[in-house]
Amino acid sequence: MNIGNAAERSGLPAKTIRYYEDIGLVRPHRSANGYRDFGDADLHKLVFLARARSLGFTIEDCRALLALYEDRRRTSADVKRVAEEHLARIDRKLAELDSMRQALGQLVERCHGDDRPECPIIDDLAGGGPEPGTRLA
Amino acid sequence: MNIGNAAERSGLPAKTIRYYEDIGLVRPHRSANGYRDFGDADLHKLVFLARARSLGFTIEDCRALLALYEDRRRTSADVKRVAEEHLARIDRKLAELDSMRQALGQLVERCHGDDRPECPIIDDLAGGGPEPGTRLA
DNA sequence: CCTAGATCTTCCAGTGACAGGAAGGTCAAG
DNA sequence: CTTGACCTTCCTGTCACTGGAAGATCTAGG
Repeated sequence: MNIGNAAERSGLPAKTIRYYEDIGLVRPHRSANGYRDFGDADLHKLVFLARARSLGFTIEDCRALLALYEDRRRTSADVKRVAEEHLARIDRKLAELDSMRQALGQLVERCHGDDRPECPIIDDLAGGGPEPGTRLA
Repeated sequence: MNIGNAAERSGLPAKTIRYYEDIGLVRPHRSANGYRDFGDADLHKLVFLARARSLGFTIEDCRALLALYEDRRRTSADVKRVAEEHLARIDRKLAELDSMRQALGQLVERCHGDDRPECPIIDDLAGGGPEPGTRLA
């Protein structure tokens, strides 16, 4: 099947599929006219990639996971290790975002959001120091 | 002060400070020898930027916030709007990451992580379909 | 047979926010 | 006078694409 069809069925943009070929994640055949020709195995890989990417795995993770996917002698421990490392990354990112959310949320709550210039958000960003726009007297 | 000093005091790498000058966020003077020379106002801006970036604001947000920081006639409503938009972005990202965490966490829980090839993680990624490495009979 | 439009191809550039490193100028200490 | 720390600019690479140009090919309709 052509790339447009493969894109539709896998849910990946054609551009992305070409990119995945560029970096060696899929290797579709070529038809006589030079068009890419995706077989069932290629399509499975694309679906696999789409799902893995939607779970936030990096491209290199995907490469490793695809290799495990195709390795009859893989162990589930190998797969689990990759997934757990990713899970740890996700947890770190969640913690970071959550702490941002906390800090920013408090600032936003404390800001009146009116037509006056006084603003706890700006004050926090400025490190509590004097602002250039603040007349002290 | 020189860039190394400014870096130390602001907590930003010198590379980053040069980048911020490139894109017009700070405009330090130059000494006779061509070295950047950061004044107090420049340093305040760098601290401001470091804090804003640590809260996850984009560079363009930072540009807007810096402009508000320096505008005596700003309103806190202007600042709050920028912050609230960012807060919404954070919340979207948190929701996305959380759903990834949920899905991946369940898969990891269900994976035995032993020396056998059967793996619910791979099965999920493959869309529940047959894997190339699976002998059906 | 011809044409219009959809689809395909390759290649180049840009994104965000820097980081790494090369090549070279400057400065302070001994 | 030399060593080493610091500064300068410039170029490349990161990650995972996305957009667009220029051109080939296919398909349907007249």
